[in-house]
Amino acid sequence: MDTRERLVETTSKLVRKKGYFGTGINEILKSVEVPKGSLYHHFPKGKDELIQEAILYGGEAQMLKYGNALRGKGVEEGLNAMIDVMIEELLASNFEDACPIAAVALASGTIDERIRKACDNVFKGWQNSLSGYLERRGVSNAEEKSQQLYAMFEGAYVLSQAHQDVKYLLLQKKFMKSILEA
Amino acid sequence: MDTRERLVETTSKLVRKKGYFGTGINEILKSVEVPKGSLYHHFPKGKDELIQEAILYGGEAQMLKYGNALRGKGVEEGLNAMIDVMIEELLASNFEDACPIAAVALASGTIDERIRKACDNVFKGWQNSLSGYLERRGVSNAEEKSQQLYAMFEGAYVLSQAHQDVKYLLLQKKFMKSILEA
DNA sequence: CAAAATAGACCGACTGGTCTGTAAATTTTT
DNA sequence: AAAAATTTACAGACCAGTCGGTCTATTTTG
Repeated sequence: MDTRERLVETTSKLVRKKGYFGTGINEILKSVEVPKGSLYHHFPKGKDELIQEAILYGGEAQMLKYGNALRGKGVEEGLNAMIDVMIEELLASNFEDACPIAAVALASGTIDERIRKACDNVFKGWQNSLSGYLERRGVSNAEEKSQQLYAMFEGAYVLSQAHQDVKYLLLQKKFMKSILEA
Repeated sequence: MDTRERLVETTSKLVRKKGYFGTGINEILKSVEVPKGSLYHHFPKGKDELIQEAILYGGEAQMLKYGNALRGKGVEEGLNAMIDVMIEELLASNFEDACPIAAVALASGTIDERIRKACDNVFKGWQNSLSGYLERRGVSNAEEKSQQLYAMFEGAYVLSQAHQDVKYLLLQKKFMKSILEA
């Protein structure tokens, strides 16, 4: 794995735990064991450029996880598996890993606009992917329902992390039926 | 308004825009026009103590807003008014103001545990308040439904902010019925 | 007077970023 | 193919500025 890729991956991990401002480049450098010159060689525009790429990288990785969970399953079964992915991530990280995008998106209004756009695009990708999934399985009004399900899952993720209790995510398994049948 | 209170209020505002790490004490001091000595007189333990108080303050202020929106209205009407409060806040701040608690809670796993507890308590207060509201209006299974509604609203807030589009919040007005009737 | 509050100079640590330099690759020229 | 020139990548000392925090001195209040 080359230097550039390791920088992006590690940044993605750190950003998830501490957000944009909480993740310093010196910390990244120390973690990857790479000198400063290398970072600014690969990312001439510095921190913003690196984090933007890390967001896209992390978002894509997450989408793959969700895609694997959904693949080849019925609607409810697939969505349940997707929620299980979130639950496992919270537990595995001792509730330190936030949703990789939300961790930055919440402060995005005060950061470089391109970073907000990157968050926006990742969210849109997730939602489109889910929308297609629902549609292929004959769910009516798939576009709107996928938006609603994402809002629910996102909120449950945030609350479960803050409370250090996965009950909010588990609750989604119960209430998703009401949305799908609406 | 005395110094201490102004410090807490301003910190609450700044934290909402930039989170825990993004809000520096020098910036707070400059904004409130107060010298450092005053801050450390009122908050001997420094930044953590100040932010912890700002979280509680901001959370309470938000609860009052929601309470006013709900008061004396029927279930759906009240919840719609509550969503309107969120929408107005996003628009008024040009999508810069996040949910005051989520802005910190997402990184809380890496900060002082007391700050996470403060976030936790505010969230619990909101949810209990909503739970009572639903119960008084004869909604069945009020506890669980209030948890679900909060998860939905929280997620819609995050997504609407990230996309700079209030459609996710508006969508809640449509789907809340499915939850209430479940 | 004493206590509370204000005031800000000052501290070491750390911030993101620049700069100069070296060592391999890769390409160009002969 | 060998030599020369150029580009890519790695390396880290160094910079001004800011971080959160301490400390002492002064002013205000009761």
